[in-house]
Amino acid sequence: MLDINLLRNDLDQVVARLGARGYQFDAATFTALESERKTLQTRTQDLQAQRNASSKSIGAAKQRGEDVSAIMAQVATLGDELKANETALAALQDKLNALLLSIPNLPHPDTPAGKDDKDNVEVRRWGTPRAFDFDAKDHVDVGGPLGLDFEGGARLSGARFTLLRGQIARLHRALAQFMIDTHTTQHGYTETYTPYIVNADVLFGTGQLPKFGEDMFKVEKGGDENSPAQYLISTSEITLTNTVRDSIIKAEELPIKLTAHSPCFRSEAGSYGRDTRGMIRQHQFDKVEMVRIEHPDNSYAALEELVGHAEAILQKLELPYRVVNLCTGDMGFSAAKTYDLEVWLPAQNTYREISSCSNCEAFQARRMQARFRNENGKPELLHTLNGSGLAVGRTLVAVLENYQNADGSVTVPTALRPYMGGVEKLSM
RNA sequence: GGAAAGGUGGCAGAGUGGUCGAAUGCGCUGGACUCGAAAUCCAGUAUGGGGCUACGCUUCAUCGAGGGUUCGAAUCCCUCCCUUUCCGCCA
Repeated sequence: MLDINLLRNDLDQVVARLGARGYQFDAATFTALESERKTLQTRTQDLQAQRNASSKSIGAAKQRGEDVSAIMAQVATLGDELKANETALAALQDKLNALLLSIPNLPHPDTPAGKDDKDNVEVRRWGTPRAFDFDAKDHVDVGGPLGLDFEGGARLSGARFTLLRGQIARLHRALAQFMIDTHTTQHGYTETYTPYIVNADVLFGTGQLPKFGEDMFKVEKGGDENSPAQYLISTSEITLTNTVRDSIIKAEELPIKLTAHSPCFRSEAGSYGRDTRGMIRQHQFDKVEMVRIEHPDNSYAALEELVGHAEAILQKLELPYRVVNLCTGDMGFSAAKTYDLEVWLPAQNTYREISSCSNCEAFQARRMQARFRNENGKPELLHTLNGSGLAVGRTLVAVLENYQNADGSVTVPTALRPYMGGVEKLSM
């Protein structure tokens, strides 16, 4: 959520910056609602003040044993207008709030202007894609004989679900363990285990609601027709970031650095036909997530550090990748600045997204009322950051493709061997 | 699943229709005393909004959440959520 005062005082600038990310903000509607709000609120509060004052004097008079019928009659005339005003004001504020909640974050000045992923700017590359002396297969063909079972997943749950068996399942688990251990022991993050089902207001906090409900899986509690809607998390960014909702953190407790390994559930509405082959795009996938709760002065330094922590995983796995700075048009709703990490996939002969690291500045914090006490003792909004470190399913894909051998076996990256009981190679 | 008790400021804990945003204690901040500290004393100490002739004045809301009764609700009524204890069940 944007600061409403910024909209009040500098509307033109907001419209321009939102336009840069392809969002047409209806300034006229906002201005009209805002001026109506001001009139209504002033009048309502005025009436409330009158009522409060009268009620107080009724109490005082009664205690003195005086007759109160005159004041009572006077207050009675307020009632209808007050009630009408209160109702109208509440409706208007709901409207304004809904409008405010639907506006994406303002892009940071460093964010390159652009329309879609073609306008993203490459920042750096690491590693050299391996030269194969045989025809490199994709992960579906490499993994199939080793325990990657798409038919099995589909039989249980439909398209975009995968069943892992045997050594592939173990490799998948090894990857997650390796990632989370690296972040906790080398990067200073606190391991966290969170719920996978959350209440709607939590999703408002991180920005999935109200606009992106169709991307989520909704769940129902059995035996309770009237239970409020709950959702499966689409990333543990949701739960990790919301750990500080409705709170005021002591400045000396910052930064808070959290990591979690969790499944992520995404409906993938609107991506019909995209990445249908293999496990690139799944309804359920595992991810190790990093979240940082930061002092505003430090959040951009923290973003660079966070990207480095995600890169460290790829480097230890010796997987070639590049870092791109997302353009305004390609960034997520809550982000002010985002770096994507893209890993080399030989079969596709291209780099594919495997991590996304964003600084949301105060955008989520304002929605969550997540604050810290600043130098003047006043509550101030925190900055929140999140980054994948990494998407486990896609990392598995990258390992299978980059480490495949001509005989159909797959070499286990050195860093993973301690998590694989010393196994050096997956083979039939 | 059965039974009971609760949810009030950073914490503990009063308050059961009126001057209560809320006693008191602890904590915290500033000051006094002191060579310094402790003790003691004095003062201050919630959050989110709004208005303005704006570093201050003023106003509204908030006592788990949402409704309701009333001129007036922390206090009464309804619904929901959560916590604790006992029994049962369960991983």
